Amino acid sequence: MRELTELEGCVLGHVWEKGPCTAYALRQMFLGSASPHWSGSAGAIYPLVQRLARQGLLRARDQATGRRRSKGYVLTPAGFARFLRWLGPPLSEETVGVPMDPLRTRFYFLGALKPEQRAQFLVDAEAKMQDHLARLEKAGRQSEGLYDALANRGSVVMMKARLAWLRGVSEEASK
Amino acid sequence: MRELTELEGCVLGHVWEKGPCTAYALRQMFLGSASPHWSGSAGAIYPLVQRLARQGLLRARDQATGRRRSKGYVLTPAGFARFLRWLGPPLSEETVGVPMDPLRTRFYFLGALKPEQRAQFLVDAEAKMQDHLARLEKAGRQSEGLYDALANRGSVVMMKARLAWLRGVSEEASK
DNA sequence: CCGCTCATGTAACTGGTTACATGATTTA
DNA sequence: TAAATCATGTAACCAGTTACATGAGCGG
Repeated sequence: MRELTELEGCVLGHVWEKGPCTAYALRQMFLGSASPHWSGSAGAIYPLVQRLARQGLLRARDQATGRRRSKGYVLTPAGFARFLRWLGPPLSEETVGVPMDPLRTRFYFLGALKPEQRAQFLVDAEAKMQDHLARLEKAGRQSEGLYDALANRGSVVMMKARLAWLRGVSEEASK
Repeated sequence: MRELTELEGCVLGHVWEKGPCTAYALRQMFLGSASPHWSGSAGAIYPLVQRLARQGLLRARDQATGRRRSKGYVLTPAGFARFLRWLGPPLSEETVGVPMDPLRTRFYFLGALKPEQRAQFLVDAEAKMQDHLARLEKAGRQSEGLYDALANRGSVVMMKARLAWLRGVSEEASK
C-alpha cells in the first residue's frame, strides 16, 4: 500500500474537515490558496478523486440539483485511517527536513552574476517577497479555527525569516 | 523555449562552477546533499544531461582514461546564457513565494488527532527537526566560497525559524 | 441571447522515481 | 579473488501540467 502524495493527503484532509465536497470545490480551494505551489488543475483533481474513490478512501454520492450533475465526495472509515497515517506521527525525514526553496537554490550561483546584476537580483527578490508576505498576512487574518491560524502563521514566519536572511545576504554581498 | 526545471538549472550551475563534470559526479553531489529533496537518481540525471547536450546547452567530451569510458560535460555559451536566464533577475512568483512545506501542510489538519497523538506529533517533529538542523549546521561548516556559505546559512535559518514556530504551536496547543 | 460561472471530465505530454543491467577499476 | 566503487545507461511507471471539450444555469 503506497504512500499518499501531498495532494492526496490534502484532499482527504479537506474532505475530513469540510464534509461532502465536490471536486470542483476542492479545485477552487487550491486555486484560491495564497501559496503559489498548488495549481489545482482539473487534470490533477478529477483523476485524483476518482482514484481515491476506486481505492475505497472516498465515496461519491450524487447530489445533482435539477438537471445539473454534481458529485459530492465523503470520507470512508478506510479513508480516514489512511489520512491519519499520512498525517503522522511518525514523521518522515522528507516531512521534517528543510523544504526545497528555489530562491535558496539560486543563491548558490549568485557568483555568476556581475555585481550590478547581483544587486538587481537582491532588490527584485526583496520587493517581491514583501508583496508576497503582505498577501500571506492578509490571507492569514481570515483563518478559520486554531490550526488553520497556526499553519498560516507558519508561512508568515517562514517568509519573515527568509526576508531577514536575504537582508543579511544583501549586506554581506555589498561589502 | 521552455523554462528550465530546478534540476536543470542546478546542473548547469554546477557545471558552470566546477568546470567539466561527469554525470556521475553530478549524481554524487545530489546524493550527498544535506537537504532531502534531491534524489539524484540515475534515471533523472543521465537523460537530463543528454537532453541538455542535445539542446546545445552542454557539450560532452570523451575523457576516458584507459578502457573505462567517461564523459565530461562542459557549458556552452548558449548554456551559460540559458543558465543566467534561469537564475534571474527577474524572479518569478514561484521562486519568491513561500516554498511548500509538508510539515506546515499537516498542521492544517492537526485537529484530526486526539490530544495525546497531537502531543506525540509535536514531540516527534521537534526531535527530528533538531537532528536535521544539526546535520545542516555541520554541512554548512564545510561551505566553499561566499555564496555557498550564504545559501547554506539560509537552510539553517529556515530550520531555526521552523523550530521556533513549532515551539510556539506546542505552547498554544497544550493550553 | 451573450457571456460568465458551475461542474465534470479527457488527452497528450513531461520530468522525475524505482529498479534493473552492464562492465571497468580499485581495494581489502 | 571477491567486494566495493566508478561510470553509464535503459525500462516501466506515475503524478501532475496544459490544453481542450462539453453542457447546465444565471445575470445583464
